[in-house]
Amino acid sequence: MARKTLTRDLVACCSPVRSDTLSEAQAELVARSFAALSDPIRLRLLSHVTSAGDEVCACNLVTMSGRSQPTVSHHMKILFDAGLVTREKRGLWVWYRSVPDRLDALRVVLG
Amino acid sequence: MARKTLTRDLVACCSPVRSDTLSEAQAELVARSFAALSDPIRLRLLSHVTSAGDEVCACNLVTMSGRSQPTVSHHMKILFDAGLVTREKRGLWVWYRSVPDRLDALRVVLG
DNA sequence: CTGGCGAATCGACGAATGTCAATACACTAG
DNA sequence: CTAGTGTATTGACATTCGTCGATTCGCCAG
Repeated sequence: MARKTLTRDLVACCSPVRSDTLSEAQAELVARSFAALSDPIRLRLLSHVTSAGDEVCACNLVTMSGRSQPTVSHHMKILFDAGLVTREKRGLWVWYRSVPDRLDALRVVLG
Repeated sequence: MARKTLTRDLVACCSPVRSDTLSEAQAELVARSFAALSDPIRLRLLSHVTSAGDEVCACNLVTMSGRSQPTVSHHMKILFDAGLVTREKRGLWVWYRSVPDRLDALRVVLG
């Protein structure tokens, strides 16, 4: 292995670079959060819930997004599982609220 | 249409909520950026480039990620297209740098 | 020029994702 | 109880995505 061959190898770039990157587990977790934000319809749904000062009814989200009710339910479940919104059922309707702390956490990851 | 039927309808939830959400075009754009961050390997690659004070050679990324060279090249292209890293070819090697401004922009979107 | 190396692209495959129609579930009004 | 309404789940489908082997492209040493 002590096979020094070309001049290139002596100035090889592959020196041990500092390796304190995200761990695989951390990356997996963070990636799931960003994946929840990687769809334009989910972004608009979340934006709608966040920009509304208060809670928002699910039926509003259906009309606003222009998608079918099952599709919206599916997307809201993804946002819910990611911890970006909370869900509360009162009577027949379901109300969503945003979770600012979660967005703050993601901002920290980015900076 | 003037068909007032049930009591429910009178207290219907679907009132016009403030509609200044993300536009579809904006959402599409932002979603693409977050999509670039929605994969654990890309997050670790970007983290590696970002945490290194200076530029990082592509070969380092291959060894560090444990993926094949074509796969890493594919992921780095996605990060590059998203504007999150720059790419500079010097001689045989390619060097990557992070683009802090881009991450800042995403932070702004989140908060 | 040729030989060799690093990186990008191509081709193919399995896995995950977004979508909606149909259905099931949960709740309320009567 | 039954009827009706809003939401969640299921099933199926087309599309996109992540991955790697094989190949091609660019560059340097000789």
